[in-house]
Amino acid sequence: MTSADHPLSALLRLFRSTAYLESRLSPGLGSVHGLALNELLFLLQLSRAPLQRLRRVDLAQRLHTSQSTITRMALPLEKIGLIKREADPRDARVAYVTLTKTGRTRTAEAEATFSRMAAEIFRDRWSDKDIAQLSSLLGRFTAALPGDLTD
Amino acid sequence: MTSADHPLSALLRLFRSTAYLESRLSPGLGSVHGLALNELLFLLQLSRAPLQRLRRVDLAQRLHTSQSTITRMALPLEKIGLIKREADPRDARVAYVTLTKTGRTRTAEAEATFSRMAAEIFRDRWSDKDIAQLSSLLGRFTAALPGDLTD
DNA sequence: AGATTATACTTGCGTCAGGAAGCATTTCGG
DNA sequence: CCGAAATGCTTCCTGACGCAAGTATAATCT
Repeated sequence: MTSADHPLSALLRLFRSTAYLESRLSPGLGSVHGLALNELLFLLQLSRAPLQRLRRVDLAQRLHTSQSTITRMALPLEKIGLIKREADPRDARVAYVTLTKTGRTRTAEAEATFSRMAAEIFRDRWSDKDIAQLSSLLGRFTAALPGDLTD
Repeated sequence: MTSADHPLSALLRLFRSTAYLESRLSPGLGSVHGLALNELLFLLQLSRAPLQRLRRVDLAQRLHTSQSTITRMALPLEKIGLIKREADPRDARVAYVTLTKTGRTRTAEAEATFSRMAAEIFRDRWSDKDIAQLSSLLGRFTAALPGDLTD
């Protein structure tokens, strides 16, 4: 209602920026490595995980999505050999999602192109300090949660 | 690859924050006013427009979505009387989406609760300056595009 | 130990989203 | 002017997602 409602405007701009950046990045990413943005985020979570593997529940939590989505997303990725299914010897309920060797290289390649695209996004009008500050501020939202993807 | 790849980490955190915040805000918003987050953004665009009305193409562009999505989203909103369809006397192709009187009040109410929820998000660990800075930085992404929703 | 509860995952179903094609209208080029 | 291209919108088709229910295994309670 009042002007300078910063919490509101920050959130509105956050959603707007995301919609904008997704529409801008998705096509390029998909065409280069055959991966959707969500799939790359999926794989990046694995690549950051201790043994390049995670339980499906944890993956769901880190990606802020549902378990069923994880199940469905894993299917094609397993079919093309980027991930594989692994059992837990101590608990027969869990089915780890594990990055394969091919998966590791493909993820690294896709991450590299994504990083280039990211740099391109910021190329104009952004100083290194601005970018670092933005990253730092955004990091606060999920600081307490596992799965931050920063190196 | 290298550490402190700020463009990359800024974008990753942006997507992650959005996923987190959507999952946190959507249920509450929907239960209070019966509007999904996307629908509120839809209505807010109209409330900020010159005559509380926009062409469907422009709405699609501002929301970074497709025209078909606008068509589909407009149906239920029109059915419950928040928006209405208006013709352009000079161009028979366009069908304006216009906010009704009920739509204006409902939008204002939903915006108020959304603003409260936004404030709640930032309540801990965020100074006013931090929030303003985040908002300002995010504003850069879409600064050149029409449809910024800041008052 | 046996029964209840909790956890991990999958499947079925309904909803929502985008791309391509289709239709109507306007604009452009000669 | 008249045909061709462009624009605005809708419809059809398909894919992605979440929720609730179902199954299997593990943990807990008495």
